[in-house]
Amino acid sequence: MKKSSLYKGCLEPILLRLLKDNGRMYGYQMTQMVKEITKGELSITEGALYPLLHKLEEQGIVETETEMNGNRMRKYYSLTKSGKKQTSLAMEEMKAFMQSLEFIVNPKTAIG
Amino acid sequence: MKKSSLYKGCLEPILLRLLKDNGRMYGYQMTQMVKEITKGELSITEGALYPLLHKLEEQGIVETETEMNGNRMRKYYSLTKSGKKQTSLAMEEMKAFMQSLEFIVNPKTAIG
DNA sequence: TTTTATGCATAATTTTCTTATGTATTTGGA
DNA sequence: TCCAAATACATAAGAAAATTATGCATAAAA
Repeated sequence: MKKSSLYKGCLEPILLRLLKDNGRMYGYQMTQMVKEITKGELSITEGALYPLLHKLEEQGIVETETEMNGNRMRKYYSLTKSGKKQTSLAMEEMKAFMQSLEFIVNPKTAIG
Repeated sequence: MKKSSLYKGCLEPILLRLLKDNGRMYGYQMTQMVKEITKGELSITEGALYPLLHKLEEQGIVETETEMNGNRMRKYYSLTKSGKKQTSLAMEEMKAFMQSLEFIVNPKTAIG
């Protein structure tokens, strides 16, 4: 995460969301997609990304398949069955949190 | 910040927002207001709150007045002139970030 | 009367980043 | 053709920002 470096802790739910939506992705692809979706506002640093992906794999939330693209390696990540459950919970938490932030930042327009 | 402990880094903009809206507040009051506004979803821990308030004071973003309420001390914080400018910037950044999060979490309904 | 709420504060630890570095292949522009 | 940028992974050192655990003290409520 870069650009204002705000809000540590959001990287994990973001990755889970990407995997939930796209099924199977490799690390670099995630960084590019986040840049695209957010119009360059957010960019994930490799130093944050890879260690987190490894942690998620250790925890059994994601599983990997390594493939060669020409001579270059790609390590594809996808959600495990248990990972999908975790992701649903994480998404609910995230939405609740975003709603809370709305209450604080836009007390008038926020719908609750 | 508690309850899911997500999103470190949001505490500072939240406090700035509270001070911007309410003018003058003491620490404990901030914790109670956040609980109220977010319907109990977010609660600020004292270990996070007070050191941050002290940092903001050192940086000249807030200034303090200590008052006695009966026999109990209250330390009131308010934004300095420079703090108000900083707050405006922080609010813009925060909104941009929340918009980015929306793009990721709700790609269909997010308005950009 | 003893717990809960109010009100501040700090220290140790943990979590989660940034920054810097390393390796290696491929593509594109000067 | 050569060098920079992009692609693709990885890890280590350090910083930032929390949590958790204390501590002190007064007031209200059970």
